[in-house]
Amino acid sequence: MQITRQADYAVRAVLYLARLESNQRAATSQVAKEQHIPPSFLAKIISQLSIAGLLHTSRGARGGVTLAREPKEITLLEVIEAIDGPIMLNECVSGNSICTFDDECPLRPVWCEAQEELVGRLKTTDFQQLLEQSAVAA
Amino acid sequence: MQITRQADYAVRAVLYLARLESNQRAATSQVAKEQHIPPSFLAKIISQLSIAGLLHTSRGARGGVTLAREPKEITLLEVIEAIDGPIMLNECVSGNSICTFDDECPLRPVWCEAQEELVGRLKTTDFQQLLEQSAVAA
DNA sequence: TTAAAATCGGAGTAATTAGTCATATTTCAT
DNA sequence: ATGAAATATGACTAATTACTCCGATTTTAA
Repeated sequence: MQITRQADYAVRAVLYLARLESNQRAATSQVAKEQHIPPSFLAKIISQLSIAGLLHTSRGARGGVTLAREPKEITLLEVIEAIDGPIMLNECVSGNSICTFDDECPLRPVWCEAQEELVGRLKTTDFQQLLEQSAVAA
Repeated sequence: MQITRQADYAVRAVLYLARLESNQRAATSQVAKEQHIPPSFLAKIISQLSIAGLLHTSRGARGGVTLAREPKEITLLEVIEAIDGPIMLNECVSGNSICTFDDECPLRPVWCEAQEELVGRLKTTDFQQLLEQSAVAA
């Protein structure tokens, strides 16, 4: 019952990029160093985020990574699901559930409601908000 | 971001036992069959629940498993945490977090709040309530 | 042109999760 | 007593997660 380390790293990497002024580039190695993420692992994660359309990458010297959109237009949920796939607190929450007790099972509603709450929370949290939180804290 | 299959099986096994009249015994194999859980896997799970004090087991012919308490006195959270350990949506939520950005990091509060909501929900759901839900649905 | 800086991609390792299997042990019923 | 019914336990396998490593490719700048 935990998001994967990968998803956590992804979120922190995006937050790091969001903090840069005017969408500057950063090298993966730089992000990795400052966020204490294993560099070769982060490389793969960034690759996935790029495929998902959340980041732009450019190769070669002076290359690096930038956000593909404004921080305000990127939600926590998007980043997490780009890495971990759809959030599903329990198998039975999915449409094509294996559970054969669907109708009578009192557990499914519990999981569905808990999941909706969590997903809703992550969906309504964008990186602009997170930036503002940091500003307040500092 | 999913409870383990083990925890799901544990919850369903406890629910099954709660449904029996006047705290009757059931053999692990019977629970496994009716709940479609791999029997040898369930045996281990039940053993853990017994160690955690949620179930009583008795060996030998006519042995089996019973609830150690009234359904009303067993919460979803207890069963899940007996198997999976404490729920922690992200590493940084734990007290002794590895994250070195504690103060300035705007992510921690998000995870902490989401976790509290989820844990609160599971803690206030007991098996008596789940029984009543089934009754209504049926 | 060439060296350095960067991403890209695939193969390999270690730990956890999910599940199987075989065997030992306990208990009941005859 | 003894056989059948049950849990207890430990060793094993397969899949997923969390990484590491290395070589290939692209791009910039001197």
